[in-house]
Amino acid sequence: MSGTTPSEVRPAGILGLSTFLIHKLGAELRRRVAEELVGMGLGPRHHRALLFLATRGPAAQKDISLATDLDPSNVVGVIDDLDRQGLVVRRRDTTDRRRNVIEITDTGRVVLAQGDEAVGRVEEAALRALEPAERDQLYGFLYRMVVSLDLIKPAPNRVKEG
Amino acid sequence: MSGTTPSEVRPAGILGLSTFLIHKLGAELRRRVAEELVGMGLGPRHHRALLFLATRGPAAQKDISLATDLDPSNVVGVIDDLDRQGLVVRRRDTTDRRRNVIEITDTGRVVLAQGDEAVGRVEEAALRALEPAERDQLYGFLYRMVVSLDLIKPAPNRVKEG
DNA sequence: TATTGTTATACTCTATAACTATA
DNA sequence: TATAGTTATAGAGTATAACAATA
Repeated sequence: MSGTTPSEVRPAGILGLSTFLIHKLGAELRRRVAEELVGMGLGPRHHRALLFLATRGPAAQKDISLATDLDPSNVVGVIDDLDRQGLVVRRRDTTDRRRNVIEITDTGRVVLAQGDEAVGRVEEAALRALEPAERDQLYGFLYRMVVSLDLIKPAPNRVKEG
Repeated sequence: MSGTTPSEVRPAGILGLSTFLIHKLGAELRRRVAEELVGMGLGPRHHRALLFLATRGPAAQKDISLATDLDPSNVVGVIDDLDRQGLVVRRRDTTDRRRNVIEITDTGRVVLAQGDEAVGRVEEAALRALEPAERDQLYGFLYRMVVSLDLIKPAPNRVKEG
């Protein structure tokens, strides 16, 4: 039960691959998140876009693409949907008229809060088997993996002074 | 740098969700595995099926479905492909003629070995950021999560006496 | 020339429903 | 009645290429 026992024995075959477990977890989590969000007219990708916009402020579609792991060609439709529901506003950047500036609305923030709760429930269910310290460890491992695979830039700007 | 520091600070927003990191990792790993396997005429699902058959021995399509996270309707095509390439043989179960018995061939084992190497390279790349002990910890966390979400039965039969 | 957004399109993976042949 | 496999189909999610407007 303790973390110091080296007796973590992996089953032979497919279940012994971390890759497979991540695949399986990813698929199940996506399924559950989608199920939780469907009631509020959102898909997982809409929630990701809203969350990004709420955290980072107004952003170009290119930025959304990079941050949310969405192809630029697919960002179009996601923002279309959110725009149609009044959850974001899309306007041309006055200084660079190639760009759209996307901004979350007050309604968008309300819906996002509901979405966050829904996603939080899924995350809580997924992490239920782990103690709080282990959850942080897991997050740290995942974060380092994602960084080492060059999937995100090493660190956001938030720095806590000394 | 050590594992005892509690200063694992999570960024606000989408990057703070383990759910998102798992999604991102899952997508990237699937992409890389697919890329590695394409040269040998396999997809990730074909590799999973072959690996399962090599580990468990001859099995019904239903078993493959349960073990590899494939819908039964999709197992059909995957086994079709493998059969066509001579990597498995499909024959009717003599005692229950509803069932197919799928068995990996010698050629299948050769191709599987190549596939395992390819997947191993991806797994190695993904885990490069973690020390060996941490890799085992990560695997343990993932395994417990998968079990707690009821995605697999708690333990295979391999038990080490004493 | 390069970049942002857009459109059309296609491919993979996943999921559902209806059917067949067996049990 | 229930189960194993099959077929057809539909829906996400993802990815590519070509284009218009703008830089």
